[in-house]
Amino acid sequence: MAQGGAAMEKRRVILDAAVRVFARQGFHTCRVSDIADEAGVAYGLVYHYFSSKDQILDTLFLERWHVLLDVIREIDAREIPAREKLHEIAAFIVDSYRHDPDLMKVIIVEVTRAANTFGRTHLADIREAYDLIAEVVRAAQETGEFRTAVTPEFAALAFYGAIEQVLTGWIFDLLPRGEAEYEQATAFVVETICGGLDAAVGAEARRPAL
Amino acid sequence: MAQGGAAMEKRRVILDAAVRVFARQGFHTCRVSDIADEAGVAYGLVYHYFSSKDQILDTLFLERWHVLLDVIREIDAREIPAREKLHEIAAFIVDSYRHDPDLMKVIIVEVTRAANTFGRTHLADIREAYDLIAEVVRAAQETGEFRTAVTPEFAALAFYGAIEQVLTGWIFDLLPRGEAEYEQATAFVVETICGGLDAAVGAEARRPAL
DNA sequence: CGCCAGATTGACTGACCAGTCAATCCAGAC
DNA sequence: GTCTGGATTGACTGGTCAGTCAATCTGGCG
Repeated sequence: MAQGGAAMEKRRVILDAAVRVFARQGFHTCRVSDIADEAGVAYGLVYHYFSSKDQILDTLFLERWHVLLDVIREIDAREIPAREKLHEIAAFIVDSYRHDPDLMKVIIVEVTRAANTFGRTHLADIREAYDLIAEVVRAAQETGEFRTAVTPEFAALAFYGAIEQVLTGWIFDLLPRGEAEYEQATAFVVETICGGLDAAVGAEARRPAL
Repeated sequence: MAQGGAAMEKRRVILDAAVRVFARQGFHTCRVSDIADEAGVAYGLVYHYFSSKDQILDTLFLERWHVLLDVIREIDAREIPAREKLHEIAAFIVDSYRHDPDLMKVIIVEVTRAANTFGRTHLADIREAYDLIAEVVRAAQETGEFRTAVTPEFAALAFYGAIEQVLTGWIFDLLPRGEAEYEQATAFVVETICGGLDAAVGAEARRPAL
């Protein structure tokens, strides 16, 4: 029943169970015993592999977030238009949700959107993602692909915020889920941020009155 | 003593204290005694005015959120371009943060971004805000002011998500705060969502006359 | 004054739960 | 076969805290 990697496999089992429990009940309202039960493992074993309940969430967040950061760096290095880079980044995040909705829910709800608790702890990592996206925008502004009406930092926040809000829409059941919806969402976020809502023709009629 | 006089004042004192404590420590990690201490009031008095810790947060969220919804409805009713409507809505949310950062922090961190706990409870109210913004976009698409490349629902999510992300930037100390920054943030969010990042042909015409 | 009702107090309780630990299991080494 | 060390177990502890409640205060009123 047990082979060389049995120990690490159990660790994985606990992590995967924790994802399900955190997604279902939330980090603060679940008990460590819930995780142990979900994993089909004794309570104490959780503390054999992790030093605290917090550390389980930290582990889940970090192992996924670093993948995201690496992917963004890799995409940024490609020789493609900035708009396409943003599309690839959006697609990766949406794919992450498609592939493991529970994990993305936990990361977003319990970490990136939780300013008081884990958000504080992982501030530097979260910021790194904004900075990388801002760098994509800045480079595109230098080549003239993007206009300079907005600072790269704001553009990055708006872009990331729009994606996260869409994921939140799925998490909250405010948006329908499905293959078509995932594709559409990716395209729409990029289209909104890059193309804007304004109609190109008749622009003079929309001059602000204030 | 007039019913609603000093009694209601104490209730307010407790609510205001709760805002400060929730903002500082977070809803889950603070104690009811912290709120009582902050308010300069005995522990038991909190339960004279509120039936539970949860109810305090519910009250704080609802009284502010309903103001937001009313303001959006009022703005939508005005006879101004959609782009200006979005600007007014963004400005109101940013002003809410400027006027009471702690309250907005609590509302965003503990309610609108907390899918598992209070977000669930107030789902209908939160959704109402998206729906109202989507309606602004839909109407503008009908008159041709906005193009129809993106559905109103997605545009609303992207717009609201971008604003909330900027507020989160302030909450996390990722963005500098100040009068100039507040004005700029409002303009940039609207510019990003309406104008887009692309330096497309004819972009000059699409840029607003500021 | 004496009475009432609502405001106010803070000690107390009952439940909950993260983390500990001593005991037990088990697989491979020799 | 037995030794060893990590894997595994789950009962237990210690502390925390939401919510209760009986006592006390206060101010209006007849």
